[in-house]
Amino acid sequence: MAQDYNFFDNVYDVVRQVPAGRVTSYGAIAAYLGAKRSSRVVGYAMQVAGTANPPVPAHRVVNRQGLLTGKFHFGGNTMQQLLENEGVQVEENQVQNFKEIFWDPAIELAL
DNA sequence: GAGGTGACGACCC
DNA sequence: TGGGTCGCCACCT
Repeated sequence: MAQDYNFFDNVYDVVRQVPAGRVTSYGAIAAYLGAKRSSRVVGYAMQVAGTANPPVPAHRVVNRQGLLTGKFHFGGNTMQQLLENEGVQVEENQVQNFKEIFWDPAIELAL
């Protein structure tokens, strides 16, 4: 009741903290939540992220390889356009300099 | 009500 | 070193 803060909602909270021009991975979020094996759930969360309120910048979330796996779910090249609009270089559906712009919640949100 | 699927990732053989 | 399988939580049929 009150607020069923599930793993799902927790994912949204982390993704919303991802700054523009930076990207993160499903596993990084899952690992930050203490469930790196639940990376799949993170991906599913991104699917419903479009229906979440407030909307979650799912376009900043890519897989471990930096590939825009969810690009097709956005509908066309929307995901790539959004990333490039933020200054992220995308080539062949893959984020360039991925390790450089990689935003790790386990580190950035480390307190 | 139960089973299967899914934007992934890690572990096992 | 590489391929295959399991796991995890939520949503859909």
